[in-house]
Amino acid sequence: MQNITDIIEAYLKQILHDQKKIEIKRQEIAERFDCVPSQINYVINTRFTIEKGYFVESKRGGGGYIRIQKIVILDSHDLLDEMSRWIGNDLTQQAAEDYLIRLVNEQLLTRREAIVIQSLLQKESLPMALEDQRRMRAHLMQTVLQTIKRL
Amino acid sequence: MQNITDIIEAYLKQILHDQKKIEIKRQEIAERFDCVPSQINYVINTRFTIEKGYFVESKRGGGGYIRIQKIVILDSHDLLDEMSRWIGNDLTQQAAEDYLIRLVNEQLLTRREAIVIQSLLQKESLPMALEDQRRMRAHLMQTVLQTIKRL
DNA sequence: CACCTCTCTGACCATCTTTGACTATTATTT
DNA sequence: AAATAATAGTCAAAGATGGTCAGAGAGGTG
Repeated sequence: MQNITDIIEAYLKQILHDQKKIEIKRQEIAERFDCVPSQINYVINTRFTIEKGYFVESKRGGGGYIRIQKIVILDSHDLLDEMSRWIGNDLTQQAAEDYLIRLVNEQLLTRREAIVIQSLLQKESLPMALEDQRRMRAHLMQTVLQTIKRL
Repeated sequence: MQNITDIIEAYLKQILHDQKKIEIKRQEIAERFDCVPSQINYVINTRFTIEKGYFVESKRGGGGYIRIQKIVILDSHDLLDEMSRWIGNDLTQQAAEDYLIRLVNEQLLTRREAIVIQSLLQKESLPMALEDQRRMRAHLMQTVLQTIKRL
C-alpha cells in the first residue's frame, strides 16, 4: 500500500464512507498527492468502476469536476438483474472478482461462497481460449446470479 | 540446511510462526539473501504449496507483493484428497451431486454453497459436448475441493 | 563414473502503475 | 461569433514488479 493509486483510492473511499457522494477537482487532488492529473483518471478507472458499485460523472472546462457516487440499490433482486445486464455474455476475471466483492458487501453472498465461486471463475479453472473463457465466465456468473435469487 | 532455498524457507516460516500471514516484496527478499528474484519463486513453489498447507497470492506491477498464509490442515483433508482421486478428470452430473451432498454431510460445505456449486456444474451451465462437459465438470470440482481447504 | 534429483540462474514474459503529450469539452472574455 | 482559458479524457510509452521455463550446477547414490 505505498503506491499512489492505493493511497488516493483509500482517501476517496474514506470520504465516501461518510458522504454518499463526492465531487473533486482533478487538478487539486493531483496536487495534494503530488502526481500527474491523469493519475486520477487511472484511480477512477481501476478502483471506482461500475463492477465495484460506483457511478462517476464529470465535466470539463471552467468549473469542471469529477463526481463519484456509491450506487445504492435497495432491492437486491434489482441489483442482481442489473448485474446480469452489465455482464451480458462477456466477463473478465477482474470484473468477476469485483462483482463478487460487491455481492458480499450487499450480503447476498458470504465470503466463503464468494471465494469458491471466484476459484471457479479464475482462468486456471477455464481451460480454453481467452475469448471463450470470458464467454464461459459470463455464462457461469449469470447462473450464479440466478441461483442467488432462489437461495 | 546450507542452501539458500532452505534458509529463505526457514526465514519465512519463522515469521509465519508469529503471524498468520506475511506480505513480502520479491526483490527485497532476493536482495537480503543475495540471490536472483526467481529464487523466491522456487522457494514458494517447492516449500509453500497448498499440499504443505500454504496459500499464496501475489500482485505484479508498482506496489506489487507476494502474500503467504498458513492454512489450517484438517483431518478432512484426507477426504478431500480421496474424493479428488476418485473424480480424476471425469464426472457426471449425478456423481457431482452425490459428492456435494457428502461434503455437506461432512460439514465441509453449507447447503447454500452446495446449491451454488451444483448450479454451476449442471449441464445447462456447461454448454459443450457431453464428453467435454464431464471433463470440465471434473476440473471444476477439483478446483472446489482444493478451494475448500483454505476456507 | 553415470545418473538422478534438487537447486540456482538469467533471459524473456505478463501485469499493474506512473507519466506526459496530445485531445476534447465547457466557460469566459473579446 | 471567435478566441482564450480552464478543465477533464485518452493513449501509448516507460517504469516497477512478479512469473515462467529451460538449462547449468551441485550433491547424492548405485
